[in-house]
Amino acid sequence: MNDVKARPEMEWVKSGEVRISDLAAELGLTKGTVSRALNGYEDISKKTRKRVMEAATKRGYVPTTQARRLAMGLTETIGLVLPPMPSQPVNTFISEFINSVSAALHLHGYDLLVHSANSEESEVEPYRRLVQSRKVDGFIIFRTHEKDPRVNYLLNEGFPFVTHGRTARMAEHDWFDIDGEKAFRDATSHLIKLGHQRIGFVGGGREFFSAQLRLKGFRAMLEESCLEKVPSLEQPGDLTGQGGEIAAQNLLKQTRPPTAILCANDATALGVMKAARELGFNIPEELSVIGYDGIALGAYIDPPLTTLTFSIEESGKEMVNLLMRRLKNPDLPVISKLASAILKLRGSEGPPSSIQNKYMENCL
Amino acid sequence: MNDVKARPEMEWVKSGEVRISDLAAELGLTKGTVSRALNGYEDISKKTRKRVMEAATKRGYVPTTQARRLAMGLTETIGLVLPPMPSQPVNTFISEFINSVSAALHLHGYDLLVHSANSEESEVEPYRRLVQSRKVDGFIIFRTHEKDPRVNYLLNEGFPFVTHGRTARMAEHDWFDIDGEKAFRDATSHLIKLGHQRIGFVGGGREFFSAQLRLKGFRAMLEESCLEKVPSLEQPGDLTGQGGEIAAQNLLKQTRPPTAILCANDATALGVMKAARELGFNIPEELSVIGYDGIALGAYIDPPLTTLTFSIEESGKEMVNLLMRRLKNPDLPVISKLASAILKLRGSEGPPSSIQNKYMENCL
DNA sequence: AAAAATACCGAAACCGGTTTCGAAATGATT
DNA sequence: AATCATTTCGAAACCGGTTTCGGTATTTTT
Repeated sequence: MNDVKARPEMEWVKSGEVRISDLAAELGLTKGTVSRALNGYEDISKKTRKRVMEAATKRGYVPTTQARRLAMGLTETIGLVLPPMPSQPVNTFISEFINSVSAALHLHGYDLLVHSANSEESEVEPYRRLVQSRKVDGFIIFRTHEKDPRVNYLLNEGFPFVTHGRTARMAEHDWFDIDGEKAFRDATSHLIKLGHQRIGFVGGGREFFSAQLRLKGFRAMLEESCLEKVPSLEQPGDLTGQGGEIAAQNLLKQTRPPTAILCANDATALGVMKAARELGFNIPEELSVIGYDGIALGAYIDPPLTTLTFSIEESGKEMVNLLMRRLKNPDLPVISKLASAILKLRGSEGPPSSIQNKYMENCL
Repeated sequence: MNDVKARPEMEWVKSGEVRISDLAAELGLTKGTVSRALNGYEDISKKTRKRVMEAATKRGYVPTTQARRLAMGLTETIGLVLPPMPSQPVNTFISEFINSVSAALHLHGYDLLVHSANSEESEVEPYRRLVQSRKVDGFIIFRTHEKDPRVNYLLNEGFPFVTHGRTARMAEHDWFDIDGEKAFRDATSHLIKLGHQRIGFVGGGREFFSAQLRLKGFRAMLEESCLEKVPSLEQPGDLTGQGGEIAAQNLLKQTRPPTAILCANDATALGVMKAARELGFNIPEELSVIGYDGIALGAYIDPPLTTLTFSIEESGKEMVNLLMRRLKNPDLPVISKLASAILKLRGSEGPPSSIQNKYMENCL
């Protein structure tokens, strides 16, 4: 019951029944004047402004959004199109991201329009519709592909947007990203320092740019450490638990299975762990597993999943900042921001049971 | 690159540069006529309608949403306010729910406005703002409380909404819910039939009505089976993993610990399993655990988590249906829909190690 | 005190659609 | 052929704001 009658003196005010013309009539002014008074124009005397503001709060006047937006020619709304969901979504990234983006937008007076993608139609179709019907002023895009049709469309259209993740055309648009390459260098390095020499890698879908960068980081660190690159130790995945299971089977059934597996995300890592259990590998004694995403659940499984984690809240805020800047001035040069993931050790990794070779700091 | 140039003949069309007045001028008609032609009014000849429609598609005309909405006096937008997020969100319900609601709304030509709640301000404040600024035509509310201030506010305001979950005033508003009472009766019954006699229960926050109903179902089945109700076996929780850990410690450190624990949700169950492991209880041999939510991750842990699951997609669809009906005719009697959860056996439950008493079908 | 500058507000156009009303054109009726 | 009914469209109001422009009233300047 709290709050409903928080303003007893306003009980008679049915929300939104007061229009600016009502206010104007009541005050003996024109609606233009009232509007300017409310919006802080300088050509309104302090006295009338005070009268207007008081009447406005007293009557509970709140401008009708649709009318304001039509008059001002903007929607004050940002679009977010959800990618088609996997049937078994495993991480909470999306809801956290939506939450933080929405909160950040609100500080700027913007609303968030969430649209779901219909998997039957083309990926850009939702964007096209939202642009054409002028429902949004800009977009927030995530899970970018290297060649991203959404990015192509919006760039072509000259429509404002920011991506979470890089693309082949990242020089032409604002973006925010986590440095997945560095993250996987770090994780790989950590495993090598623990003594691992045969390290498996389960990637994400080839279509995601980020997955490629993670693989790149993995390879770079292998090379830097003079470990030979074994093609059979690099398995494709699809960012799902099931993909992880399959990949792990391919890895662990080899005659010389890896002693550690690096996974493109936590869902994959969970699938890997499940397959490993079923094949009789003890984690972390016989197999180290590291994921990426930092899902909270990872802390509750046995052993707790070591993972690369980053702040989703920060991601949301930064992206909104980039987008707001762009909306205020479309002609500014493109900028980007690269944040880093940190390796959160929780227990699913350790030294290999049989240390095959001592790790050597300087190879050759 | 696909799709961007999917309509080569329209390349010159910059999205949304065609207004209805342009179209009217081009056709030698007034914008009123064009509008009626496009909207299927009967007082337009087939010939002109055809001309108008062709010109519209040719020029890529799409009405400006804001203008249409202002003229028609509706927003075609539904609001969804995210509850304050736990610091460690564990389930994907929200993103799946948003996805399905958004998709369902889209079929009706409605948009979804997602707003995040600021934990510092009152729970109803976001709703009040959205109502007053007329940004939405209705709300979708979830995670209801028994005495829900949001529901009170909207009922008082006469503003359309549907809830996911019941409230004390459920006779006055449309709602959709999962029959948590029955679900927990089923789960409890399942455990009793397996031979369990001491069953623990870890609840959700007292503020959530659903948590109370789940507890009710648990108690009802105990009573029906003539098992005594042991207060110390009912522990409060908070729907988080951490809450589950604490509750499990309270349960398992008792002199006669339960042989099974029923949890208000999966996150809690994971916490319970973690605590049980740490206290040396084998699952399911020495302790059965059952959760609620059906999170995908549950299938990947060891042992896989038995849980009560339901279709989030169906929930979203049903709620949208209820809300659309309400919007079309505000005076219809309130209706509700109760769906059921099903017990998904995955392996975290089994017969107790020492069967204390044979289960008896008819008690006394 | 007259002229010029300034402060303040009204009038009206505008944003881009929808919808009502009435009139002209067409067709049907007798 | 005159009358009435229909079909079809134009004109204009309207939704609820914002913003430009110009005209008084008031001050300031000389």
